[in-house]
Amino acid sequence: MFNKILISDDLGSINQGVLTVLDGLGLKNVFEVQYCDDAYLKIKKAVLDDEPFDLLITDLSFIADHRAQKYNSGSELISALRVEHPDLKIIVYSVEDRLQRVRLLINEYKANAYVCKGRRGLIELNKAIQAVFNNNIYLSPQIEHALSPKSNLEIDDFDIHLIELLSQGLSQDEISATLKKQNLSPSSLSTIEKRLNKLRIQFKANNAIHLIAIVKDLGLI
Amino acid sequence: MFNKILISDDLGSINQGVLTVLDGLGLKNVFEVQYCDDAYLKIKKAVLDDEPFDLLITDLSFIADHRAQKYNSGSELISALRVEHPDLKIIVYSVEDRLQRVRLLINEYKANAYVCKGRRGLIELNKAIQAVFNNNIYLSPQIEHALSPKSNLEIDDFDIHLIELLSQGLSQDEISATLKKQNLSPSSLSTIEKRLNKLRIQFKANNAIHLIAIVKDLGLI
DNA sequence: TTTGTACTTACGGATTCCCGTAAGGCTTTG
DNA sequence: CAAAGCCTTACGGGAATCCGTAAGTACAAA
Repeated sequence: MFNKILISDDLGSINQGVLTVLDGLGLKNVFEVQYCDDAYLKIKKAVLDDEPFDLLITDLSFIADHRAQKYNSGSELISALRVEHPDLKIIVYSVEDRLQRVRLLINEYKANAYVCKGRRGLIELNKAIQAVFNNNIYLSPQIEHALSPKSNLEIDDFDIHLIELLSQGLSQDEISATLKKQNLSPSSLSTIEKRLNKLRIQFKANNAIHLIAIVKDLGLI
Repeated sequence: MFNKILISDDLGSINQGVLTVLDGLGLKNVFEVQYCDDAYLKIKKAVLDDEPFDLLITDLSFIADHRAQKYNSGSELISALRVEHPDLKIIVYSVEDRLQRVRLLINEYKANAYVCKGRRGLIELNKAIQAVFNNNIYLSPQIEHALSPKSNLEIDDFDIHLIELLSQGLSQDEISATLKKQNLSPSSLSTIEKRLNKLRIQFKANNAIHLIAIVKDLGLI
């Protein structure tokens, strides 16, 4: 298991919960900081001392105070660390649950896990630690689908509505007019084109006809 | 039931079978002719005598012989009669089973029934007489679907193949290329367009997308 | 406040589809 | 045999689509 762990979170009380989880996993060599800059420096120094951290658990948002910081958010910290320490495992532990944020951190910044703070946050953090130790990526269930476009969950009601109108034989122009009449937004022809194009890509459809055939087969409509 | 019936068929032997059926239905006042002109004249005269026929059972093709005729086929006879005697019930009794012919006679010439001569022809004729008497239209089972475009039966394997290729996301151009590669005929872009257009009309689809949605719902593909 | 990011909207072109017209081939009808 | 009807194929114009670019807007982050 991990033998040197750093926790970065500006709220001491939450840190306490994380410490409990780590303790439950038998992890003893745990340090904590409340500023991103401190985390960065501590990690750098540990490398120089030849006693590097092998896991970082960090929040994303840090409330600014009197101390001027180089890194103001967990995102910046991760971004900087990832370049210099590709082997360091990083678990994001945040209340933020927007898919787009998750995608950015996992795909771009190469975080190893994303756990949402919540009622079951600590339980999920426990799973995340074990998964990351086994070189897997872990995501909280509520944002699990963030990465897989093959999942239906990224398709919202508007997409379904669009597809239904399309399957009823309406042209994109007519769909636009229909939406305008119903005071639904967005309604421009341009956006409709874009959304349908996105759906075509997601479902690997060659054209609108193919798209309808696929979603019919999937039972989406 | 009908009280005055005329049978028009150039083959006396077949007439005999029809007479048997009518006899079985308890219909006695039956006359027969072997030329269309005779049928026409007999019907006109009966009207003048104030003893009109109320049912005509006629073949379509009459072999030409030495007698010059004004009406050379059952179709012409029916066409002429229908204008002048809208109340006369007409049952077509023919070996011809082409759907197009059926449609023409029923829809345009307003025949009341179309029975195909065949192994079960007389049985069907029996049903036809009763149906027509009840002001219904009767069609032999094998041509029953001639009128309803909603029926699947007029759609052949080629149509299905076309629709399947279309639903797989191929453009009409690509479908053409595919068929050519498989040495299937027809394969020209033009014909593919025409066939798909025909299908769109049959299924009352606004466009190709709508068509696919409809045939998917019908379970054709 | 400024910046950044995502979303909506607009526009231009290349392609595809839709639809009518028409010519040539093949079979059926008269 | 000639005429008529149906099918296949070809061509062209107008509509709808696909696709990239870009400007305007709204909202959150720095």
